[in-house]
Amino acid sequence: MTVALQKDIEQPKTVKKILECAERLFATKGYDAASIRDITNEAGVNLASIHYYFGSKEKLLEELLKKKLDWLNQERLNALLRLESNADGAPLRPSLILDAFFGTLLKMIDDKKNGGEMFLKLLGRSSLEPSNLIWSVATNQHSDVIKKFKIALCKSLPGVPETEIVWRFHFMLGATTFAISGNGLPALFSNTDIKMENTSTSQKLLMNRLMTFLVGGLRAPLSKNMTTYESSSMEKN
Amino acid sequence: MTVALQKDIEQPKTVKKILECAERLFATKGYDAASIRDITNEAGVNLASIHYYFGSKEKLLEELLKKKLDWLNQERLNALLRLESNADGAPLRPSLILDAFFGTLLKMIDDKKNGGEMFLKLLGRSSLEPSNLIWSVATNQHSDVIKKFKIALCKSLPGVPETEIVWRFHFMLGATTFAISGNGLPALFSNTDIKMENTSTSQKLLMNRLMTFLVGGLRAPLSKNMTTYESSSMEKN
DNA sequence: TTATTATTCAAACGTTCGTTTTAAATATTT
DNA sequence: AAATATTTAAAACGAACGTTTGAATAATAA
Repeated sequence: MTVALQKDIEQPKTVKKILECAERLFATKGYDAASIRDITNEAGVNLASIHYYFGSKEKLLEELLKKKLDWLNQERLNALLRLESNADGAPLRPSLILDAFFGTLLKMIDDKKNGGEMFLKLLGRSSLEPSNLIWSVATNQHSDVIKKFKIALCKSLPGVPETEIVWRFHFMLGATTFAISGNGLPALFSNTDIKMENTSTSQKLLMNRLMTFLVGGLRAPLSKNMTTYESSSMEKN
Repeated sequence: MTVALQKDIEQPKTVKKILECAERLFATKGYDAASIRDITNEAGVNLASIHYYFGSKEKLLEELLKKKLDWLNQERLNALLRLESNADGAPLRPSLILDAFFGTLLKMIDDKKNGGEMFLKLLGRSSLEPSNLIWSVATNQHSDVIKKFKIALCKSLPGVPETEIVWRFHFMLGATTFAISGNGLPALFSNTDIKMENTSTSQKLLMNRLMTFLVGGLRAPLSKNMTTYESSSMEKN
């Protein structure tokens, strides 16, 4: 929950208000549809302040994503290191690794104080947007963290080729993204009472469901085609 | 040139050209960023023709999605009915059901002729967009098809509660969406040669990987929390 | 043919967008 | 207290957007 007792009275309130509103509006309306007039109006600041503090609308989004992703991936790394220091070099159970990576992400939903839920929606949406800003940020700033998780997974699943793990990592990201931005299919079955509520209990339930699914997919036995492909693609590596 | 050997001279060429270009541009640039001037320029038609034939930009997108989704879900339904008629009332193996649903979708990648790949990208992007147009179309037009798949899955997995299956369905959609619009994580590991190519062999590989993952997630054993939740939520149903 | 309808076209409309500019107000330094 | 820098405020800019209009053209029907 990151508390808030520390003196974050450092930077001008204007910047903070812009960041908060931008995060919410980008998440709810999308980057294009959220105009800087929307943002500055809701924030109660001047129209020009976005350009004054951030340079441009796109830079604002970038700074927003960087800031949150920095924090998120640091948390993930901490969680992984904690696990590894407790394991004494032994491979970790896959579910623990997934919990460190995806669980850390999902826990942000409960962080209302810092707009965690909004950030997750923004994250999900940005993942599939053409600009690909998320991936460029991730590539430039956080590839080391992701690589550490990849290595941990490889150690944890010695029978599964690395290529396969990377793909399954990707699939898990997709499932998680949908779980977060989940206005999709479950709402389609309105007769059964599945609608997601933001109570912390239902959050825990969602996380439980998702984790079970992810572990099942990650540990799925390889089909023959995969192993043959893997050995044939080894010529490249 | 779009060839023209078959007699697709049914509807005005203008409409067809608009649909093709709109699909590609919506998919590559996103709905907001793809202007009707972009579309009509690339299509070589007049700016006003979109409003003449479709009424508005949004109606164009809606018609586009409806048309393709109608076709897709009809194919899915056919595949499912084919399976069921071969099974004589016995429950189907989960992998077969998933193949009918997600496999039918993934096979569209190879349909270059009808811009299948572009449609899949558009589909993926639209799934997380705020407008939620995809889900409203699915709810209004195709909920019966999805329901049939849900029922088939429930029959196929008698030990898993319906609520759980719906959620896993949703997770599978997410994984599939990322698999399709896959400019994400795999590209992050540029050292290993994972980049997705559009050869039909790599498509088959992707489908194989994804299917293995989906089946693994779908068949994951329930955790205790889920069963307890399920029985407690039964009071509502 | 002419009359009628359907389609195409160029031009413009009104809005909204991100951005810039200019000046006033506030804070900081000298 | 004066001078300088920083922050806020208001207004305007040019560009791009979706949309509309009205006339020109093509196609069809009588």
